Amino acid sequence: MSIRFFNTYSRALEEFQPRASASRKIDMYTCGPTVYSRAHIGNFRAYVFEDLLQRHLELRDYKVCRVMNVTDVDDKTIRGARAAKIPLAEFTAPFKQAFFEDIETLRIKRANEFPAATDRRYVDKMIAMIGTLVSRGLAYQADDKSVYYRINKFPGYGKLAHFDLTQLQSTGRVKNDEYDKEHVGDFALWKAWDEEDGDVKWDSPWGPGRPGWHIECSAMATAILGDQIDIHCGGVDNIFPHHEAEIAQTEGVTGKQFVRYWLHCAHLLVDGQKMSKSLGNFYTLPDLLERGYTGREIRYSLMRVHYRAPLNFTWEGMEEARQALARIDDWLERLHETVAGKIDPSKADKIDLQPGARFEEALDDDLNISAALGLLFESIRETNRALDRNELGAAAANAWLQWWERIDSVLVIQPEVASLPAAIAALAEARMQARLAKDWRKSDELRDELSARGWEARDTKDGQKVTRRAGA
RNA sequence: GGCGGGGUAGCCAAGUGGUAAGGUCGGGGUCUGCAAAACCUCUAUUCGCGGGUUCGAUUCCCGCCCCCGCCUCCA
Repeated sequence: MSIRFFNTYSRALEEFQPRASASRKIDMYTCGPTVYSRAHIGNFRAYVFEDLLQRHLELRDYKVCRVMNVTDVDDKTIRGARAAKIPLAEFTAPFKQAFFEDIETLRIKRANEFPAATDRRYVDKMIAMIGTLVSRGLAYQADDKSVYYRINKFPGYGKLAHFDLTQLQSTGRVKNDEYDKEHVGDFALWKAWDEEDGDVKWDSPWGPGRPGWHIECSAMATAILGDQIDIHCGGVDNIFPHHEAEIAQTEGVTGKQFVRYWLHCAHLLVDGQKMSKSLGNFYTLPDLLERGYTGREIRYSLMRVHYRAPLNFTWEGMEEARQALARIDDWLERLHETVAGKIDPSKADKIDLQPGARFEEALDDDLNISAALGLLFESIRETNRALDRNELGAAAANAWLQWWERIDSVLVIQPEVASLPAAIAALAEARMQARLAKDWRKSDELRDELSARGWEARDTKDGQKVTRRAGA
């Protein structure tokens, strides 16, 4: 069965056919963070989705080259640097670092490249592209010295967002003080320097200034990946104007189709509402870590809803994620013990219960993660039942663990192996002695003590098991 | 007003023209010194509402309602 994705451009489910079918190489560009503050969990929902996408394509033997830009110059970063009275680069550096820490916490695979908008190489490329657009009449310098894209000259403008240009209305979200533009929809390619920008400026044929936001992605994508790429991702709010502008800029320069598949991730809501600082429902990764949730628990909770459906973030949802992961952890532990022969080495496989390919087939279908996880949990119940009945032996358990390794290359929710600290091992040993002596009171006290230290003691028919408590 | 996404059990959520996966929570049971885990079992005669097509619709068509987003620099 083929891989299918919902392409924003066509608003239809399409069979995935990358350009280089023989080499199985895929070029993927994903819009990254603007480093003016710490990224919030809504941002990370998109990045986790992109990670899932990349990892699933790799599971399907594609070689993915992914680029994620870092926007380190724009109105907000400049404003922040001015407010802090420090140079722009000094202002953005800690947010860049925080971003990389956060993606590591969420087990997001690092992109091959993280180009920065202020990199001289890319600024030059942006200036070159703008020059081409101007020479072709697709852009013009206005009286305010800024250079704008002449959207009426690009026939395809509006096709991604499915907007009719005559219907564009101002929401007043952006201050509309650009009276020099020919059309309200014309967007800035090059922003002329003004006093507010301080020393943030580059020389250009149009005078000192800085690049517009949209051109940076066009320049960095084509500089690193070439004129055409297979997949471009982002949040739904990037469809317009950002990605629409990228198409106009890039295709205006190259004359070739820029992107084959546009994939956009729906928003994350918090308690049914848009996240905002004024509502007090604005969370960053450190906020959740402080509440005791782990990176993989957050990853799971951000991943478990299909990317095109809105995801409502709640603490109840975090608890659910924790419990679901604990179920997986216990299952893995059981399989490992079965493989190691700890439970009963004489056991043979009595039933034919083998993993299948349905998990990855579910992901082939526009990353249907809910269906895929449903299959995982069904498999867990079936294998647990067989283990309960002593019908599943080491060979089958091993096959299931290998299957797990395969699907976890996409999910990446494997528990960390926590070794038993000496003090915990001593408590566990003491409790085992108490149980042998049938000193239940002491045994229960020791269990409580272990629990208080974040460890859980469970008595099985094969003896006591001590594991790290969920979330601890 | 234009353009999208969504409305399935307490909560999260998959899905199909033929009668509702899975997770989580809660009740009961097996096991256990007690727990835990696991397993068994119960919890939507029903899929936002109203029509239509059909032998049959949650699934297709029409109309309506609600939520969320975008409509010029927010993932």
